[in-house]
Amino acid sequence: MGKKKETITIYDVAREAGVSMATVSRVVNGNPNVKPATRKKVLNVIQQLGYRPNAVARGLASKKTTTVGVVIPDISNAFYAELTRGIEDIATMYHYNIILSNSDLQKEKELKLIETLLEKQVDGLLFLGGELTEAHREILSATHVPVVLAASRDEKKEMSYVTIDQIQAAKEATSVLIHEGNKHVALIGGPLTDSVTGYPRYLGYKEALQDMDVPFVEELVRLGDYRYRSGYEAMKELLEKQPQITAVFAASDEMAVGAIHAALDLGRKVPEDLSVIGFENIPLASQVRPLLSTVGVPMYDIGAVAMRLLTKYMNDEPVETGQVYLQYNIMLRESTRLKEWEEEK
Amino acid sequence: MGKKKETITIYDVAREAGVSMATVSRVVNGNPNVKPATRKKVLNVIQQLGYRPNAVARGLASKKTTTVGVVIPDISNAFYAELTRGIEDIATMYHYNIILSNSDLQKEKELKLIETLLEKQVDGLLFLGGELTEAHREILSATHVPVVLAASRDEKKEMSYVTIDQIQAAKEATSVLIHEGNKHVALIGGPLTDSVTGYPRYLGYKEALQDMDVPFVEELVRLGDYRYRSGYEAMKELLEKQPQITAVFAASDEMAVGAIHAALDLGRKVPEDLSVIGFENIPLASQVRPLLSTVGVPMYDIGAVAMRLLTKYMNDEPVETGQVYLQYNIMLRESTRLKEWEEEK
DNA sequence: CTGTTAGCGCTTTCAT
DNA sequence: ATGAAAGCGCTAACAG
Repeated sequence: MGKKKETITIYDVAREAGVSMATVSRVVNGNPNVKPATRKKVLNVIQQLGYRPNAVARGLASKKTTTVGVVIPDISNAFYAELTRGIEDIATMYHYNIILSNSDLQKEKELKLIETLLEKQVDGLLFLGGELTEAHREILSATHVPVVLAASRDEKKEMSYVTIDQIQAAKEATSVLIHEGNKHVALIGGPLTDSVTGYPRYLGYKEALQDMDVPFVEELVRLGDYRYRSGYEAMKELLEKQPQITAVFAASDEMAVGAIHAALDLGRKVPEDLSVIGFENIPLASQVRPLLSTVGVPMYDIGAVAMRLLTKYMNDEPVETGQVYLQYNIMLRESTRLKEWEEEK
Repeated sequence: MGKKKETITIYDVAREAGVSMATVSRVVNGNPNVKPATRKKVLNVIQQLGYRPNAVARGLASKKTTTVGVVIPDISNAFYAELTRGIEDIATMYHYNIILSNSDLQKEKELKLIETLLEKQVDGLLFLGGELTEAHREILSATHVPVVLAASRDEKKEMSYVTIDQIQAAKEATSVLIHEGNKHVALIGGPLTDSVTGYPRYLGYKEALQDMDVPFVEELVRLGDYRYRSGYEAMKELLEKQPQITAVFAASDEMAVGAIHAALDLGRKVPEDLSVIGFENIPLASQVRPLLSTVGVPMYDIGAVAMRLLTKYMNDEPVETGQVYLQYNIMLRESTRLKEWEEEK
């Protein structure tokens, strides 16, 4: 039995069903302008022939691919993985597929990925992570493809984004520590060059101290890379050189947990001798002992909302505002002494 | 300044450069059969006009999309996230993009995703997770698109896959516990209906007991869903009803850590009173205290090797074998007493 | 080394 | 309600 043809097309279906390609196209796309009887006949032939629409051809003809590009720093990072889940769920809901690519936060790579995604004619673009360089703005604003940033913001407010108020969140987290009565609150932050996460959380920390008349001490600040190891090292150094500290705000859960373990290794009790609060609320936070107090960031929702916003742009639906701030949530568990917290203002 | 045209095509470049479309196509695709001078001229025009190749059109004409579909259970799961990273890195290396979709291990959803991916004309398919139903085999074997399974296997050996020897790995993990002298070794397994992970690890556990003449006791087996919570619950119940146990093999790191915490809560010391070994070696394993001993699964490599294998199929390169088993690695840390382990045979 | 000419499989007016 | 025909933007023979 020699197979007739490799691929069976809309034309084959049309011929076999005794109708035109246009009609087949209509039934495939659910166009109501088809007589029920005809529709049924066509559907039958499609079934028989095992016809599968070619989305690439459709994309070329219709100029819509129903796929969106997602540029993400690192999918193996729990924070971004959860965010991506939110994106994908909503994408599926609206019948979009996502092309995912890791940028490792490298500007050149990001640019290249965006370029490739655009060549692939994605209907929209979700950009997560780092800040935008001029080159980013250029390429992004030159295209007509809608873009929304997730877990990031655009100081120039030229782009749409969905995120949380990093400064305010960091400020509250630090306030918790001060409210517990700690006079020497350390910070294990992210790189200050990271304007999306590192710097704002540093700012929030400082603002909290200032607001509550606690002197800011340069030596109580250590910077890591958000990873467990760096939190561990930072805490160790802090405890050796600044033994007076009784609390620490870490800019990520991983660093917070690393810090706790360093403290434990040096004989400190958490939270009795040292209060620790993290940031993100990734699963790890509730899978360690003591349970980590942290700033709950709605990762899934950020992804979901960003994707939803993108679908609106793609469908030319009206959008109230392109800059959305989601609510974060101070979660007091076992690594801090305070057990209740009034949302600020 | 009114913009001339929405999209500038290869034709525009050709006209502007005074050559034919074919020539432009050649320089865009790096075809060597172009006189340097011509190439330069064309490149210039491309630059000037800001021409961006349309990958969809190219895909339709060439019947290659340079994108592969990836069906994954859940990207927010650390194990799969890491695996996906391996896939994506290699994909990028070979200039492929990946369309990622979550299946949540639901058969119907998997089928639908595969169908969609095929419509989108992916050049290859990576399928992770569950086992294959007849429907899966049907659709998969009907297409000419190469498929490789990752972190899964095909009992019928009809498909290509890359994974580890689950039974052997589970057997070794259990052996470690027995070698420590434990007489009552419990198992916190995955669903026995899960033929890819749950059942084989259960088998390995049983085989180890049998090989070392330790009686298999039904009551020492509890099943969870691989998540932290279920490990915690299982351990709690185990300790209450079977207080004689001094060791437990958990089929996932999350369950293992949950188990440790349950033990701690019930006043047991790990590993002094209770040895615990997990499976996977996700980051969590080295971010908790005590550090978790576990079966190290080369997640990244499984993804990378699977993707590499797929590229070979896509390029019609010869492939030695489509069934590859990667090495796992018993990692003894702090949740077990034994500190050295000779690789079996 | 370069140009011509068919399509790739489908959507989309425009008629009818 | 249905068909005819013109592309969508590019690749791939085939000539020369």
